[in-house]
Amino acid sequence: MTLDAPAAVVLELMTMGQQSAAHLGDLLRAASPASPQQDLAAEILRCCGRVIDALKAAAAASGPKRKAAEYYQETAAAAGSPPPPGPPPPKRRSRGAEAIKEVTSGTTVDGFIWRKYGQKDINGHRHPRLYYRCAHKSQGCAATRRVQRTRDQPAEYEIAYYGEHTCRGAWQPPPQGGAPPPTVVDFGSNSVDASPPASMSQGGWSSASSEVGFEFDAQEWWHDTAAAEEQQLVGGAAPGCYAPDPVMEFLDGCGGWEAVLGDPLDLGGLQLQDFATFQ
DNA sequence: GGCATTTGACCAGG
DNA sequence: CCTGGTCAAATGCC
Repeated sequence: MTLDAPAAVVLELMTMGQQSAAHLGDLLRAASPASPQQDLAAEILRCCGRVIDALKAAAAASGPKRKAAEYYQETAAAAGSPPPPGPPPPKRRSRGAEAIKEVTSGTTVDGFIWRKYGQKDINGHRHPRLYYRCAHKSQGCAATRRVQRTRDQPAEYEIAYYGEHTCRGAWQPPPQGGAPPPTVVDFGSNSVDASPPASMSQGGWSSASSEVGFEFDAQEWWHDTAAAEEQQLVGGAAPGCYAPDPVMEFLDGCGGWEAVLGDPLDLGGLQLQDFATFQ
């Protein structure tokens, strides 16, 4: 099977997470025969298993085929290597180019800092399609993404990722004293009290304007503010791709599990019911 | 003034 | 020729 590099990383991390959850279950079982914590560990285990299965299925479906643009991006991403022979990279990706696609509910936040560079009304879609590129394009990061509300479920976004982040890991934590980064992950299920965008710049993380953090889910102002509705809380002047998000910390493999498992009832901002979204 | 976003124009693929 | 993806000038915000 073949996996895109990001998918392979996710697969590896999910496998690690699965093992950690299994280990946690064992520890909890040794501590007490039956406890709600054990159920939680089992839940995490099941979720990891489902994600792993999905990734493997996607890899099997995609097969070994590679397109020219994809080949160029991968080879160009290799530091210092000369450009590969053949035609130069196309300035525009071909329509329907291969992408890592995902559908999210209520949020387009993925932990990266994106800069919007275009918006287009698409035939057959009520909502415009939004084009983002990595905020660190100047550093050579070629990652882009395309965000489109799904037709039947306006609360859901279909996000297609193109290219790979070559600026991974560039994010540095803010200096001490600042407010913590936005940690709310809005899955669209509990945003009844969502405030208008004017209130987004709260706390000590309000300076920049690239999107990171969370997006409100107030359908009331979706209809009127086609552009403003995409505004998302900013992760501050973070110099790297990654937003300071606990989930991304977890995905980054830097102690995320410890932090998450340290508080089984409030998983770093994620409520337990939010995990059900993934099932 | 610097930076990010918006938006119309341009361009290339199908 | 139509449509989708990107560019770049204009605009707004901090």
